[in-house]
Amino acid sequence: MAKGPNSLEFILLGLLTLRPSTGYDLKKTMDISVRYISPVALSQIYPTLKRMTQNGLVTYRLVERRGKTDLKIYSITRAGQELFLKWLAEPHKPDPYRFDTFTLRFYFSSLLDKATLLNHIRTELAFRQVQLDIARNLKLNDLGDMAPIEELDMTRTVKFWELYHQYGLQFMETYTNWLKYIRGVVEKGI
Amino acid sequence: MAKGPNSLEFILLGLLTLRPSTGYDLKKTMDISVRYISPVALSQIYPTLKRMTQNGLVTYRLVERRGKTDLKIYSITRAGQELFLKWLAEPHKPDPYRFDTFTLRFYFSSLLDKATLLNHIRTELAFRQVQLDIARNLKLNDLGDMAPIEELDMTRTVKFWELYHQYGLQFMETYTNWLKYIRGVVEKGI
DNA sequence: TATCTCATGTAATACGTTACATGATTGC
DNA sequence: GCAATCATGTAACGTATTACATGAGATA
Repeated sequence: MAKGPNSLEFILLGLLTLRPSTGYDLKKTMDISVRYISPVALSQIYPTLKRMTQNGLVTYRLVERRGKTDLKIYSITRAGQELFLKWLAEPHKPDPYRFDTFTLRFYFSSLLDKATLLNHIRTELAFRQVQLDIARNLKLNDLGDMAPIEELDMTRTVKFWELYHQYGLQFMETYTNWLKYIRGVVEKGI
Repeated sequence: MAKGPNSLEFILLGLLTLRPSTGYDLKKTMDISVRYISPVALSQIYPTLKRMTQNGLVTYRLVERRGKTDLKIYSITRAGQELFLKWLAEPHKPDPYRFDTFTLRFYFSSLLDKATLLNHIRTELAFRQVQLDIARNLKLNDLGDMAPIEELDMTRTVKFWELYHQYGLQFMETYTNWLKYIRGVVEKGI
């Protein structure tokens, strides 16, 4: 998703595929689902929807309410729909530094056929397994060899770094295990 | 770390506490340690070091080399050192959306006394346990109740959301388990 | 000969957060 | 009466990424 729409636009298109909503509603939905860990700000949603409207990916209709602010009910356009489904299906390119390019796609994968989805999962899994191997073989001790300032106990410092490194490894392991799990689920037919 | 220096400045100060280095070296060190999963760009390091120099947190001395670009060997100033140690020790405030405000601090915690460090770990752990409970009780089915467009199989869609949700939960579990683990290690004496 | 590593940076752009601004309704 | 929720947004700022620019020495 390097070029063109960013991940928020992707989420918005995905959610608007399911049902028309206001910006406010979209945020609420995200808060309890896709973005429940890291909520998005409304002040980011509104300009994004505006830009997407200008780009013809979404439209809205105004609903007047006595005394209150008008509602803007957004829905996805045919162009937006096509773009979204194209992204969903297009060959997956794992991003070394981020998992969410995959997980986000997976989130909306009920719109995808089984074969394409399995390809995505396998591509991502293969990549993460290689990455995990590399991380496992990272020699932290090399760092301990660097000359530090005199007063410092470098052996002890490196112990902290190792614990930190374990944290990173455990994350990657958790992720690859989850990938294997969903691969199984999808293979059996979801 | 909302105000003042951001996490990159924090890392830079931490690494420069250990030994003077060039911007290039700092990147290399980060690549195989603190930032091995998500490398930082050199084009971000150089301006950051420049800004930190202006703010009196670091200084550099030039080392000329025949034909090649001059080296800028950065080291931390007394002011930078004080600021860094103050941050390390100051009461930990968990950030709901990011783990790295804690993990980064932990990375440099060999410079911290046991009692303060244990406080940090316990604060973070308590917070994450509450957060994990909330996430576990999130009712995804509520989402399934929303009226989708007609053609959509909402039951199937929700299954994907549940799998996605499991991914988030597993991350949080892995993290809290790691926190318990390091708490044990630190309690026993590292 | 060509690519990689070393070593420095700037400029433009994209992305995200915080603060600010407004105002009605609902629940405690 | 006060806070939270609903509902819209703008402006300023901070952070991060990508592209651009330069050039030597080492390695394949």
